[in-house]
Amino acid sequence: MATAERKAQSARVDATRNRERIIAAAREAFVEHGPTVPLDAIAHRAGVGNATLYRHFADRQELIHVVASYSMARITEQAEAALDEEPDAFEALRRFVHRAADERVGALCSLLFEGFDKNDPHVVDARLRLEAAVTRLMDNARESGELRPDVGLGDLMVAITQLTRPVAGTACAQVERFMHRHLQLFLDGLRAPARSELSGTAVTFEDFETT
Amino acid sequence: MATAERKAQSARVDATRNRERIIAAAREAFVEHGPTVPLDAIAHRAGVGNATLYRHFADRQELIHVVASYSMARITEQAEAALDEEPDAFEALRRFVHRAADERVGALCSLLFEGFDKNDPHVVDARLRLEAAVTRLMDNARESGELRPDVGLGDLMVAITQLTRPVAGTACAQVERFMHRHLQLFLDGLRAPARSELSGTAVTFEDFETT
Amino acid sequence: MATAERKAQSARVDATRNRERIIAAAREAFVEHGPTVPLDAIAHRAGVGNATLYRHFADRQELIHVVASYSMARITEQAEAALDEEPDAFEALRRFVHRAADERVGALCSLLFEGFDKNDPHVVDARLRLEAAVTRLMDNARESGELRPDVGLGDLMVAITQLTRPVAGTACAQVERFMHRHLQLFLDGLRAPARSELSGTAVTFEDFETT
Amino acid sequence: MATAERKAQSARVDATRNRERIIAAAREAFVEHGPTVPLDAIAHRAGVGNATLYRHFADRQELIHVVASYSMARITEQAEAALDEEPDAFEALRRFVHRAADERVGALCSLLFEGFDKNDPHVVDARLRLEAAVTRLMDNARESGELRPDVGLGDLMVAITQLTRPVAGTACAQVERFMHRHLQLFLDGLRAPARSELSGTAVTFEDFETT
DNA sequence: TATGAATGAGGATTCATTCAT
DNA sequence: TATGAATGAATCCTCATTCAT
Repeated sequence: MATAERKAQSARVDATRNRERIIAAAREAFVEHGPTVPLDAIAHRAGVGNATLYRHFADRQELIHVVASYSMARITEQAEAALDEEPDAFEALRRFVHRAADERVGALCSLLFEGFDKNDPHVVDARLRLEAAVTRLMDNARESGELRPDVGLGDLMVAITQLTRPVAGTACAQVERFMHRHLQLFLDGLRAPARSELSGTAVTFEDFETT
Repeated sequence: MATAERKAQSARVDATRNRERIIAAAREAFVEHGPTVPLDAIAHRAGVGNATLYRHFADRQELIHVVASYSMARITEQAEAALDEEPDAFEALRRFVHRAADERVGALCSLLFEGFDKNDPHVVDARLRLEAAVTRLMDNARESGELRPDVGLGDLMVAITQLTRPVAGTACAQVERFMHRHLQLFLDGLRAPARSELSGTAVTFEDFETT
Repeated sequence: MATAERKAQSARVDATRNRERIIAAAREAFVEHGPTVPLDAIAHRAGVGNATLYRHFADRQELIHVVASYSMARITEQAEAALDEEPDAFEALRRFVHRAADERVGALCSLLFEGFDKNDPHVVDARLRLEAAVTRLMDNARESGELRPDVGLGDLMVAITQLTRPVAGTACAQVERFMHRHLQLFLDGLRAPARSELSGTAVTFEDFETT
Repeated sequence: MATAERKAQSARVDATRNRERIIAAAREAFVEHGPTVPLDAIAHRAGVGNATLYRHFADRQELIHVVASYSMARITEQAEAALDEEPDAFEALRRFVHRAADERVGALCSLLFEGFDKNDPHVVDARLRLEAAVTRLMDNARESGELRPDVGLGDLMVAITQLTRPVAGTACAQVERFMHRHLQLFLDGLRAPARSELSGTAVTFEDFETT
């Protein structure tokens, strides 16, 4: 019986490894080539047959869903860690922004939104957690007087998303040279006192979500 | 014969009008649906047959090339107009940035780079003109002490590109609500005195071009 | 202009010929191999590329729809001709049954029902016409005392359908050797006076339709 | 060792049960969805893994073979029972026809023929037995003057097959409402005296087999 | 032996591009 | 020249069958 269990287990171990390889390959492929990269290419990169990919993920949607969920969870962890570990409020915000960038959230946010089931309870939960953490980061920084008051959660999230996306027509590595500089410049623009008046109104997370 | 000539003439006029319709349709379609939008869809939007599109543009590359060149020219004009008309150096820069955004340069820059023949003399010319104008805008602002000295031309161009791209999974109109706010925040971050130290080195236009 | 028109026309003539070739090929292929025959095979049999088939018919449904509609119209014509031309009531019915068989209605009825848009007005019309004609054929025969009274329209239609379907695993030609014999035996069973009592109730056209 | 033996035994018992479950599931699935139903679906319906199905049956052919053989044996039993138990000759024939229908022979005859190894000795035996029994049923009825003399064994078998097949595009249950009525009408047509002249010649079992 | 997983081949469909009128 | 139509290559996805545990 122990043998049988081990057998069952090891079959599962193999499959699990494949699953993770596929997710990793998909993540890279999505970051490099966008959300329409051929699934066969992902399968190939993962070193499995194309049908294996379909065994694990019914369709592109499902794969995107999983990859994006992973990313979102990692970002949320970064936000929570920054809250916990960083005494200075603006520094915590800054740290979160740069760490989120390292997660390639920009590249993956396209996935987060393209054909994401926004009513899936897991997704809703993940969003609420992320929203809560980043809201606290911003509230803290605003209260400490370091963050200009006329910016909202959505402003930050959109800017992170946009500034960390692969530069069009550019090899992937390239964007990493730039994005931290540009996020830093953006963060400098976020600092109080505001150096200009902004058009429109602060973008909230709802705006962001419902885009 | 006079009739034949007139016919030929009017045919040429028609052809020109078709060409421009196609370019306009392509511009809109690229902005709305990205650089992979079906060419048939562009032809349809332009109100011509698909083969007519191919008569004017050998392939997608060529169409992209032309559309992107148009855009680049318009942006260059904006930069030059800002130089000419705006006495305050930083204000000129600011004006250029927002006007470039209105040209949807972000959406179109994906085109600018995807399979662009960078050695085409016309392209080289256009680039040099754009580079010259924006360099002067930045130099002026730097000299007037309003622009932090640690940023380069490429920093600005990449940020404009990224912040004005359509937000992933978002209806096109949505991005216009955001982009001017975010560009403004970025501009605030560009102002002297610098509020932080930037990682890496200033991104030059060469970096930008060779990406 | 005459030339232009002829050109346009002849382009259309070509396309029309292709369309008809595809329909004919589809008809044969459906009869021989059933409704799941590969569309590529139909295209090949029609002597056109696979995409040409898709230009004419958006998907399998549409092709089936057209082929089945053709068939139904032909059968209806047969029913109406039998009504018009055959003085003897049962003979008219008999003639209709055998002619419908020659249309391979059995083979094609699978198509008539598999994924047929029953609410399409054209389909509704065609059905009503067919129903009306066959109802009159049966009413006439019942009134003349030649048709047993305990059978309905649906009984006849289902039996025609079933007895003219390709015999499973059989080359197509084979069924034609049998079907007229078996339809004739069935017709003999339909004659008054009834030689037995039937279970259930007469199958109406509604039963047939809503199956 | 006794334990090992018991294990082996129970393994064999399990295997036999699995085999039978698969056959039953296959029978249902074939009747409901036709001979191309995915084998995985059959395995799932049988509650076994797909590979278990392949352990028992090398491929679809073999499974079809077995299922069809089962069916044929049951029909043969029905024919023999009718011969033994029914004193009236035509009533015996009638009883056989309706019982064969209940075996869903129509649905399964598609299997009987599609890729059946007709030279397999078991198949030959089964056929000979079935042929003998039904021939006697028909001979008896012909001799008693109740069956028209111009019909052959194959006429009957084909008609049973066709009239009991699932009506195209119809839920399975539906056909059972019809088939007994239509078989009865057909049987009425078979009764002597013949009410019409049949085209062609009586279909023999050989015709049927070699189709 | 039984199983879940892996795989490749095949069919449906789309789209860039070419052809014929 | 402008056009509708034709085409083949590429992609998604399914399924029969094999493999490894």
